[in-house]
Amino acid sequence: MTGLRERQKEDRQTSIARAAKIMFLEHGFEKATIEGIAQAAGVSGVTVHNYYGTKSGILLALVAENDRSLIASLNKELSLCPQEVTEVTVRFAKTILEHVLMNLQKVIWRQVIATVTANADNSISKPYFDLDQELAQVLVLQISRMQDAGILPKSIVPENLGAALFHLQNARFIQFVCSDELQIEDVLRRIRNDLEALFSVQAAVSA
Amino acid sequence: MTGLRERQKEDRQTSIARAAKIMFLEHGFEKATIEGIAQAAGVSGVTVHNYYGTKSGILLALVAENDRSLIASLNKELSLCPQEVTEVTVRFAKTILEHVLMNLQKVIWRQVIATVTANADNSISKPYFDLDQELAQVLVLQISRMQDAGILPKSIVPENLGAALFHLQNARFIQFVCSDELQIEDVLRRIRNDLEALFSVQAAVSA
DNA sequence: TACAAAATTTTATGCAACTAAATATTTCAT
DNA sequence: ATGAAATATTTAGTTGCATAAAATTTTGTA
Repeated sequence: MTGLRERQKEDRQTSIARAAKIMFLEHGFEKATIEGIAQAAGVSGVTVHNYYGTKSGILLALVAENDRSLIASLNKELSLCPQEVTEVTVRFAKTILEHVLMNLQKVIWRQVIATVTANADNSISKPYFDLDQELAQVLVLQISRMQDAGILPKSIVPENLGAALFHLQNARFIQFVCSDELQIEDVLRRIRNDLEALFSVQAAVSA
Repeated sequence: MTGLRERQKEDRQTSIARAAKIMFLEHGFEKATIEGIAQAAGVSGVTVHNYYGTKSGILLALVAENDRSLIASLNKELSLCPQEVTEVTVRFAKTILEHVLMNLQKVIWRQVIATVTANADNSISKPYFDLDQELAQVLVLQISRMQDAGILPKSIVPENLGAALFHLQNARFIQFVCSDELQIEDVLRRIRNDLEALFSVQAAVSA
């Protein structure tokens, strides 16, 4: 089943993706034209359309490519240290932030978030939301482990705490991407502050 | 200083905004054309450009219009009940969610978030980020009050807890806007779960 | 009242994403 | 090996956002 056609198709697909990534990094998302990408990849503009649908589609495809490796990095990084909630969350965030900057610039990531949001109902965004789901699940798993290790009370529902931590981290991630000045360390410090403040509320609730 | 020209300018501006809102609500953001809006407002397409710059600009202008009233609603709603952190946050979220749905549909709000994110470095988005800042400040103020009332320990930095709660709420807000199914009550329930889980971590941290 | 300056609206045009019809290539059955 | 079916690519065309140059209108002053 690996005929000439299939191989050519795959070749084209990767060469388009490669050309697109270079174009996006070099000229930015908006300035980059489909025609330019097509030319760099040695195909016609319509061919690009046929493969990826829209300009945003190309971008999301680039992102999706690296999803698997991110999940792998996270599990590897977190499996080592079933320590404390704050530390786990910070490491979680750090891994994501570094992974993100390694592949694309902030400006491009803004376009990714924008596209996903604008097409939230469209199937084009599904992989991205699925990834979020999986990422949150990584935290849930860690929390369960910490409960087993007696670090966290069993009364906590792992799914709830995992979701809460993930969303907080995600909010800070978006803030990071949207600001040219913010550095990774700044974000991590803020997450620490967030958690420290939240965890200190306890006294009042028990009253 | 209130010459004919200025009055006409204002008239045009409001009639364009009015026409745009109707168009967006009726046909959605992408389907609505600047030319169509211009026609409905009785002006030329370029006039719309001259007033609002871009299509996204019109949308953000519509949103900005309602900012003041939101802040007012929030302060009114929250000044009544300096009660408990969870309840304050939930009321905060509820007020925002209701306000948001009152003005535009979810689909349109997705475009708002997308535009703001994509143009985060551009001045076009500044009012939106400023609003976020102000909203967080509302929470900070409430937290200070709760500290004064002895409901919250003085050891907490109000800015930190306020920022954390705001970001959590904001993450859930975005999730709400991005999902056609989610209802306001669903979101509020989730925020309650988030906070309950987070506040229960305390035991481990103090160890 | 008329005229020059300032500001604003419109006519005309460019540019890029996306679509549809047509052309070319590969595959598979006989 | 050959021709028909399936699939892919390209040429040609449409639409709509955005801009630059031209025409119109208002303002303030003599």
